[in-house]
Amino acid sequence: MGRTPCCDKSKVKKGIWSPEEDAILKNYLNKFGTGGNWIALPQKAGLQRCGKSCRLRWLNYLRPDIKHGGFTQDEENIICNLYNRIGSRWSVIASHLSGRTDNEIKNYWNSKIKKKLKATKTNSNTKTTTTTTAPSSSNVAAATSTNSTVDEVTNFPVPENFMANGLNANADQPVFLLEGFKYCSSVNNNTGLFSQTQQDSYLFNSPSFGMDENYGVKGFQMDEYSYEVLSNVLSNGSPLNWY
DNA sequence: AACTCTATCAACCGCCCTCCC
DNA sequence: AGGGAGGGCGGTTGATAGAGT
Repeated sequence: MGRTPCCDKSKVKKGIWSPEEDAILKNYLNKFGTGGNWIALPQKAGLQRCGKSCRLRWLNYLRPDIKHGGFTQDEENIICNLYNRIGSRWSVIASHLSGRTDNEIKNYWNSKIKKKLKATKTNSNTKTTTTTTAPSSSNVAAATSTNSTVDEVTNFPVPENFMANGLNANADQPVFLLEGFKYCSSVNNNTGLFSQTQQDSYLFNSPSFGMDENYGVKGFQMDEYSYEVLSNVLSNGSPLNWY
């Protein structure tokens, strides 16, 4: 006793949609909407397609508010952050990116970001053995002592009082958060100051672009310079400058 | 030029959830 | 209350284009 199929697979067309089919579906939906029933829609519209196929075609391609083309760095940043937080819940991630579909994000993740992460992980394995011994600060040494754990994603040691937050936007540096703080943005290696970006305030429903203290940025990237920043955080807990 | 490999992305599959009768 | 139908979603596949040899 299997589940009843949604349509007769032998009577429906499969594969790439033709421009004519697209036009029929688009015209029908513009005139009548879905009618709350995708399964019955193809017959009404005169399409030899499965209702689910029509729904997918509309949602992923024909909808007027769909944004096609390459992802911006900001979008990639949001995807990385959310994936690290909630995993492969593509529809939720898509809801944070206007005009992007879950399918598109999923494809982008699988074809681009995942590869970046893999490459970074390989690099990190090498880097871990060198950088963990490099920092001179005793605070840092304490932070990366045997009490720390290793982040499964980046393979970097997670210092005490910090939690792993995946990789930065370029996927070339692990990012860590001081526990209890909601957000970590990237550190500028030249100035040592932390940046805030618009999508970050968006992610956490911060009231405005200029966040308040509750959304304070107290994180760092595990590169050599940031060990120094971490040293400051751990030794005196002073808020870091923003720019 | 021909062939192979790789990346990309549209589309399908099938499971799970929700809603309605 | 529970069973069925439809919708939603994540995983996977397969076609195709472009790069490499």
